[in-house]
Amino acid sequence: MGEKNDGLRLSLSLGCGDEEKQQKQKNMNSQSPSQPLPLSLMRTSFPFMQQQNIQQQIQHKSSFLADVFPSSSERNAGEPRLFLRGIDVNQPATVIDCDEEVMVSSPISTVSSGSGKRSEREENEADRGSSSLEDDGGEAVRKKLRLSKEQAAVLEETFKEHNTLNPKQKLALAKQLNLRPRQVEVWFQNRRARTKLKQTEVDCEYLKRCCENLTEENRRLQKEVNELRALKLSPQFYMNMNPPTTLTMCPQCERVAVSSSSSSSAAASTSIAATSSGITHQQNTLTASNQRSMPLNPWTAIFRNQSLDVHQPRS
DNA sequence: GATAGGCCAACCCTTACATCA
DNA sequence: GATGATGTAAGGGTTGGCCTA
Repeated sequence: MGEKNDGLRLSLSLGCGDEEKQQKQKNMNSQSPSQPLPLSLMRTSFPFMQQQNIQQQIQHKSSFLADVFPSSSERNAGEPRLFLRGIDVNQPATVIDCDEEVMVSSPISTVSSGSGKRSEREENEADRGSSSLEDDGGEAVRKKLRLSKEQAAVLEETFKEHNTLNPKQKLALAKQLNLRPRQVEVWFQNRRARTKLKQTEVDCEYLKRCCENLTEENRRLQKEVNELRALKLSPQFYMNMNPPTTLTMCPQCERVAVSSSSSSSAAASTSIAATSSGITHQQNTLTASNQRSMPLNPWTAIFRNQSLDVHQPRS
């Protein structure tokens, strides 16, 4: 369930909120692991996963994924099978009876407390057992569990395949990693948030570039308008121009048109030029919009379409 | 069939802690 | 060693869909 394709949502939501809902519903109902990975996720890089030891874990994990997320048809129909492969299931999992879920504390994850390097703490605290809340002198202190690199790598790899988990997958993954289901859930949630943030930054950059392009285009058009105005005001403009015999108005677009083919001036409006050549309204529209080569920019394309709409026959 | 209430999963915002420069 | 920036695990509130009475 959930907000799927987080990454693309921002850009897509510029025009399609329904799609988001549909996607949400789809995920909610099926949690199909075979759904395509959002582009944004595919773009995401995971540099730390290049480390060699992590890669070994990943190889381990691939068999795990085959179990929990069976491929193709098996995925959809299958219950996540129990598995004994992957990360260190031999470590005893401490069952903590303090939630509606079976809370399995992680002997792998690190409870970071105080100062000191991570590796040292891992050694010191690995056999301590862990809970997110420890009683420190009668006062509950929130200790932060730090997931091990191996756990993070497996979670990351899983996330690359499915950015959401259904409850069974969550449980299986939690068991696999000796984590509480809640931890897996939170990790995925935070991971989705990070992905979304990254994609938002990318989208922001893109919109900034669009804005710059439009500003430049606007500046250019303003300059052109000024030049045309100056040309129009100059006496030579009238000297080179045959006076129009009659002015007519297009009944559909209500633009003034010259009925005689007289104007050869560059200053004449596109509409005038087009209509004076005797072409149809639609042709006029197209001609007008094609007069100037437009930048290859989706936003300007949108605006161009808008101008075409404005020019449509009125009902 | 319509509706209210409970449950659940996901999201968002925020906090607290860990780590690093 | 102190400190600020950054990363991230986790808490709590909200929302929307589903199910059931």
